[in-house]
Parts: sequence; C-alpha cells; structure tokens
Amino acid sequence: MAVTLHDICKATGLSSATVSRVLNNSPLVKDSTRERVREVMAELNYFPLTSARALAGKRTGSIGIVSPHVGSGFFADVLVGVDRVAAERGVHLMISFAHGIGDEQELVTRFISQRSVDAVILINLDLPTEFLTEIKNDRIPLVALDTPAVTRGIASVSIDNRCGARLMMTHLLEHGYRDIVILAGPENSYDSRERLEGCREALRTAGLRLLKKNILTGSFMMESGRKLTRRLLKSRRPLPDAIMALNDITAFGALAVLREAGLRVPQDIAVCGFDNCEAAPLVGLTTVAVPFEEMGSRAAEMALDILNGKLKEKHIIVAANLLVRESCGCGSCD
Amino acid sequence: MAVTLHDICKATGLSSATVSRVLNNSPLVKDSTRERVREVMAELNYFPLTSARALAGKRTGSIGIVSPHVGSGFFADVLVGVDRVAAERGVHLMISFAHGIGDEQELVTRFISQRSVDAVILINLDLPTEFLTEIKNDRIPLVALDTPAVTRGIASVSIDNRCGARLMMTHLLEHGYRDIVILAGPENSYDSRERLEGCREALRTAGLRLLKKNILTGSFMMESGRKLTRRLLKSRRPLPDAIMALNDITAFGALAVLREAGLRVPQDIAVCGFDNCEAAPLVGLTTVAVPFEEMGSRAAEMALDILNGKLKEKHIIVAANLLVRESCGCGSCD
DNA sequence: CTGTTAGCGCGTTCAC
DNA sequence: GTGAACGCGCTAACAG
Repeated sequence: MAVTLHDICKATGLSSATVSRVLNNSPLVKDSTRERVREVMAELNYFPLTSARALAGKRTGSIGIVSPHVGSGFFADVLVGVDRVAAERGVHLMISFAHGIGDEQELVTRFISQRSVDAVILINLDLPTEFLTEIKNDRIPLVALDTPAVTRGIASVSIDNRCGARLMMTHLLEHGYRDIVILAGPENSYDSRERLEGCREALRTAGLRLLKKNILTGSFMMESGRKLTRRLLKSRRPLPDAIMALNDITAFGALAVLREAGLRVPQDIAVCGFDNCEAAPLVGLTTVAVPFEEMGSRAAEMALDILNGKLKEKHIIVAANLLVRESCGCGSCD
Repeated sequence: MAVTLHDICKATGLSSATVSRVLNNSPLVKDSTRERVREVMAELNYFPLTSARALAGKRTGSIGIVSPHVGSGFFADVLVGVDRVAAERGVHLMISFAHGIGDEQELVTRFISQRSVDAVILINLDLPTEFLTEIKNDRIPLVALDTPAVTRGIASVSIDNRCGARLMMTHLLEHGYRDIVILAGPENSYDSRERLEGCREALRTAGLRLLKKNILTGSFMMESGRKLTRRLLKSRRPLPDAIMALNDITAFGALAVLREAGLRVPQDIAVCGFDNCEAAPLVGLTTVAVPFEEMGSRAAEMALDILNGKLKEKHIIVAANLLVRESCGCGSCD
C-alpha cells in the first residue's frame, strides 16, 4: 500500500544503501544521484516509516515531556518554547501528564525503557534522587525544568526564584509597607521555599525580620488563596499593608476575597504575585515575570545537544524580573 | 544492553510467539505460563521496544494532535481531556503546533505518511476540503475538534456555537439592553461566524435586527479587543448598553480599555464573552461555558474507537451554556 | 496451548 | 560512489 524505500530503489535502479544515504544526508552520494533520488521520492510521495527508522537507526526522532499538571498557563507557555525548538530541529513531541504520585516515575520509566523518545524533559517534577540516578544510567538525556536542585546530576533549567522574590519584596518595602503577609505554597514546593528565602533576604537587607506569623502556608491553588485570605480577614489582627502571594494563582484567590469583602486594591491593601501568568495583566497584578517560553526552548536545546554529544550537562538559571502593574500601589501613585 | 523479548525466551525456555502473546494479552496462553513469563519480565525489568512493536504490529500506540496555536487556555483544557482518555487506554500523545499557514497541512501529512501515529486529532484547523478527502484515503482515523463543518466526511467534535450565542444575547436582551455592540473574530473563523449567527437568531426572535454597524470585526486576540473598544469609545456614537465579545480574550481587551477610560462595568456598560477560559472567573466575566476538556476526551475516544473498528464516524456537538457572573449586570441587580 | 518461520522497512557494516 | 547482506526487536500466520 504505502510506498517504501524499496520502491524508490526499483524506480531509480539504485540500492537501498544509497537511497538510505540520501535520506540521511550523507555526503557520500554523487550530487546528480542525490537529486534524482529526491525527485523520485517526491513523485512517488515517499515518506520513511518512523518506526522502521527508529528500530534500525536507534533514534526515535522525538523527545518526551513529563509534567504533573496542565491547565495552569505555565505549562502551555513552556510548551510553546519546547515546540519551537523541536520544530526547528525536526523532532516530534510526546507528552505525558502525571495523574498522581508514583505515576510520574512510571511515565518517565516507560518513556525511557520503551525507548519511545530520545530525550526527556521533566517539568516541575520532584522525583527522588535515587530514582534519578538510577535512570541516568540508561544514558538518555534528561533535562529537569523548574525542578528542585536536588536533581543535581542531571541538566536543569530553573528560575532565579530568590532574586525574583527579593525584587518583589524590596519593591513593597519601598512603597513603605511594613506589615506584609506572605501567602506561600506547600512546604514541599521547591519554588515556594526559594521564593520565601528571597523574601527573607530582602527583609534582612532592610534590617527587618521575616516573622512566622506573616507566613501563611497554602497549596498554590486559587481556592487556597481564597481560604488564607478569608482567614486573614477574620483574624483579629489589623489589616496588613500588603499581601505577597508566592504565585499568581494564589494572588487571584486573594483578590477575589478582598473584592468580596469590599476592600479596594491597592488603596486599602496591596497585592502582588509571582509568575506573570496569562491572566495577570487582566487584573493589573504586579508580579514577577518568569520567561517560561524561554525555559522551554532552552530545555529542548539542551536535551537535543546532549543527545548529539555537543554538550555534557548544564545548569541554566533564567532571570525573574519585577513587573510592576497597579496592584502594588504604583498605579495610584500618579 | 537492553533486555529484549529474546532474553525472556531464554530465561523461560519458551518461544518468542508465546512471550509475545502474553505481551499482547492473548487468551491463548495457559495461566501458569503467563504468570511465569510476567514474573521473569518483571525480574529482568523488561520493556518491549516501541519502535519494534510499531514496525511489526502496525500500531504505534500513540495518537497525534495538530493544533494551530497554544497558550490560550483553550488548548490546555482540551489537552487535559485527550490525555485522560489516552492514559486510560495506554496510548501516547504526540503534539505538533502549526506555526503558519501551510505548515498545518505539512504536519498532518507527516504524521500520517510517516505513520508516526495511529490517529490524528485536528484542533481548530480550517483545512481545505480537497486536502481532507485526500488524506482520508490513507484510512487513518481523523477527528476534527472545533473545526468548520466543511470538514464533513471526517468525524468531528464541535461546539453548539449558535445556541451558546443565542443564550448569551437573549440574556442581554432580558437585561433590557438594546444597543449591543458585538466584537467578532476574523471573518474566516468558523466559530465567529456561527456565534454571530446565534446572535442574529436571538435578535430576530426578539423582533430585532442585527445591524451591520453593531458588528466590529477583530481577530479574537486581546489587543484586537482593546483596539475595537478604543475605536468604539472614540466614535461619536453614544455608549452602547453592552458589549458582547465573541470570545473571552477579546472581552478582556475590552474590559481593560473600559477600565482605563474610567468606565465601570457593568454599571456604565455591560460586557460579556464566550469560552469561559481560565481567567474569566477572575474578572467576573459573564460568558458562555464551553466544555473543552470534555471535547478533548470525546475526540480521543472517537479516534481510538474508529481505530479499533468499533465506530464508523460520528459528529458530536457539545452544549455551550450560559454562565452568568457580574459583568453583564446581574451582580449589581441584587 | 505452544513453537517455527517469515518478514515489517530501514540503517549499516563491509566489499567492490 | 555504490551495492549486497545482515540485523534491529517484535508480530503473525501457520503448523502441530
């Protein structure tokens, strides 16, 4: 049914070796031959079979992505970057979402053991070190994107969380705010821990201390932001000057509750986030911009470069920049 | 290096056929044998090679997704649905984003001709009919998701756009609004055309007519929403009662400009959207909820069912329901 | 129920 | 520069 390499041989009178060579851009082919083969391929509408190439050539021509969640714009942005590079280099993308704990490891293992992909990008996956060192032996390129540094030993692309948080906190202090409540993520979240540390550093620099009672621990979800903020409002403490959410989603939850409570942002209380997700500009949220797309493209480049032996292993840290909008109080200054 | 089926044969003393049978859950194997094979596989940490299975078995075990854009939450939501079904049925997902016109066709062709995938889901891809009928001959299952009905001939999952728009427009009319401006998408957008038609129907039912001057054509992007709204405000016509954007993103653009102009929503002017994207609840946008995730899972199910010969071809139309929040004026009624 | 035997379509040594 | 021959790891008849 489908036209195979063999058909090209018959049509050109050449051997499979030669045809295969033009397929793989080998220089060991006379130009005139190459052209003739290409023409016939086009005429007959020939496309090499992916699985056959993979089996014979030990290259699948695709890279895998394993990610725990989706839906939060974060993933989509990263994907855009990965896809751009993948398209440039002519490889496909295979995606798997982990649905639960444990699932993650299975997905990664499957990708690798079944040789479904040539390289794997792990997004936001906090995998046990033993597991990582184990699969490293399978010597297929692994790149960890936005993943704990525990993952040392495998290439990584991460965010300069501390710096971003420091910038944000410093900005709030410059506004004159002193009573600042932080809405943190889960304690096992690497991003959250690092961002918290950045806050602490900024405060210390200003001669202040980060008080435990000013840290409210949540889960980085919108509902969590709502809950923490409601609790804050119900408590007998005076309204803080500002709420610094360690991710945008949490900030959105806070904004919703504040609005429902009839409080104005930033007049009554300032709010800021972290991530600069798609919806942040819609509500004028001051936040920290993270170049997710760039992270994706960098990760893809690294994965492919390692695959081609052009690179050993590398750790990239992308900058996170302050992005001032209105919710911190800047809009109302003028 | 890697352990192969052959190793399992040696270890169990069985033939490759039998081992292959347990791999494929054939009932033609004695239970005790099957168990023994399974045990050895587990011990030796055996995983069948994807490419070898694909080559020999004519099944890649993955389905392809081709989509023009990404980033708009829409895609991510659909993906969640597709992924759920794919995971349930043990298939992988290959994703390709079209970067420009023409590119789309190439991506689809590659997926099919290279037999990289067993089925393809086309998301929001307005492909020429000739092209579709041509690739249909390759008899690999195709499912069009949110794609023009022109695509008749291939299975499809689409939104009841007209009904959704009718509900929305009717709701605005019930608010007493009469001067309603519609921010439409590009004229070649199927969704936009259908939604516009729904608006027209609702108006007709109310004994009104859809005036040309009340239709502002844009591109379904945020910046487009801003531009159209700015133009609206600058024109000498009186402020309309409501703006009905035919997608949320455009509505967000409108909201931003209105806010900048010091106008209050919904007190001064009502605004509504269509899609119920992730950010819609954040700004209290009244919109039409589209079950994107369900669309994704339905599409995946159809693709796999067609592949397994359990289904011929089918056209699913999912309902789009009115989702009332505050931006239409309902919040301020109470 | 299990084994034998052929390939699936392509890459890759080697020779020539 | 090109060709012949073998094998990648697995599935699928067929035979028993």
